[in-house]
Amino acid sequence: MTETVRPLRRDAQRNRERIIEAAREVFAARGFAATLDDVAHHAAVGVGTVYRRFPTKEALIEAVFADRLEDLVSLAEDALALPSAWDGLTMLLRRTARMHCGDRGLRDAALCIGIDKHHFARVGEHMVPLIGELIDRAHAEGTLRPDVGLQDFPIIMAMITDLARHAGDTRPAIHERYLELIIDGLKAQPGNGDLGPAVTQADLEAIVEDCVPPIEARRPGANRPS
Amino acid sequence: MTETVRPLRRDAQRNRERIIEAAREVFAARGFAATLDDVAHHAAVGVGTVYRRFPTKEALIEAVFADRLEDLVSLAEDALALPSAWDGLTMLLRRTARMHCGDRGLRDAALCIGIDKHHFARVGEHMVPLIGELIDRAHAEGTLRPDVGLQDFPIIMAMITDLARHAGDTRPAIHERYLELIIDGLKAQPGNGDLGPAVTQADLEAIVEDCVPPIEARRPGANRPS
DNA sequence: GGCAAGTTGAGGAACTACCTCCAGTTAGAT
DNA sequence: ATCTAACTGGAGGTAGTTCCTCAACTTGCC
Repeated sequence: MTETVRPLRRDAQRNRERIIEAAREVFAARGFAATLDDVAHHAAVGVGTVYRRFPTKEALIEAVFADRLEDLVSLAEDALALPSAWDGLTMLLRRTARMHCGDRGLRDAALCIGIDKHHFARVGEHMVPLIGELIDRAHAEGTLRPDVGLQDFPIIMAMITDLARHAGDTRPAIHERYLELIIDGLKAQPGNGDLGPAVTQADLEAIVEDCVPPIEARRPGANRPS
Repeated sequence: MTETVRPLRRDAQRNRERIIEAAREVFAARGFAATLDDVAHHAAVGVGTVYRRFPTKEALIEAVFADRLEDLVSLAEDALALPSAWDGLTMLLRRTARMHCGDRGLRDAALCIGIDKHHFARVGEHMVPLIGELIDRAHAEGTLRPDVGLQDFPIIMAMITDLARHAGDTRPAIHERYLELIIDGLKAQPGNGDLGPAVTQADLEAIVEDCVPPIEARRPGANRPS
């Protein structure tokens, strides 16, 4: 059982780091839709090297985003520390929106939290209860309208980040504008309309699955020698 | 100058209609991203026939959507006829959202209105002033928040329809939920947040161009004999 | 110096989309 | 009935994209 893992040769270790660094940039620009060829090119490394080090895109994504997602957790902790849950919630929305709009890979990873059993389960176990508590407190405060719940937030993020993508990097103000509009819509207020049935976990999963490129490559020309 | 247009042979005319009918369905499902091959297949007609009748996707789109867009104009007229501009505006939003979510081609065409100089200019000249008036009246009423304007509405539609697409045909309630949320955010209210700088026409054009597949095919394998 | 570990990138497989071409099939005039 | 211009079908060429392997080569380290 004690699997002795040979340490990498020094040059290999250096390349591994260069690949991760390049992947961070490429995923930031293209999200999970980025290709390993693309990463290799950015890292100024042969494709073969990338495939040797990270046999699947999955492995690379985990290496890149494992710690990045921790930032989101501490963001949620900060939000929960504020005396007003509403202030915490809106701060969290604004900050995560800004982060996600600046890094499509991070967005894709974050949307997978709570959806994907395999990949970011650990982070999800921390993150989801924090946000759940924030929402409960905001409901209790009477600031957050009672007919929105946990599942609404990833969907709002998906909408906003999609919009930001369409707007391009050159117009960052756009996503903030519509986030503010939605935040005003989230306020508990006398004349609020009827939102209809709540979003179920199944709804959420279907939407996120459609929004986020599959982590597992769909292998069009997987050149497996018979 | 009197260009005598030969009438189509009867079978050709029949095929033309079948193609348009099939195109309506295919564009409804896939938007402008649909291929002419796809249309041909749905029409149970050879690809060559489609290309002979409609040399470009552009021509087919015009044939399909010319009259469909008129429906949107009369929708706007109905909205303007209501005594309350707010009621008119929200009715218009809800109905167009429903139409656009049920027909991706119509959505793509509608988003092009006011953007695309060439294709739907006629409809735009009718439509845009109607909505402009509705918005002015709603501002005057004090029901619509003063910091949203004409350019916001296509963007809201783009967000909602993108969401509906991700949600799939099976969950129509989703898009309505978030439209209601946004509508509540559009209300003039004391505590409303700051939306930042208004959306310019240039912003809008950039976003729509990115949202809507190009009408002109990008001809990857245009097999032009040298 | 030797050799295991590592690197490389051309290239094959699989997919998708665009559009043409020409042998074969009509509609409809005479 | 015959003729022919108009029309049809759809196989197939061009081309873009992505995935991943493999055999020849290079390099770190004992």
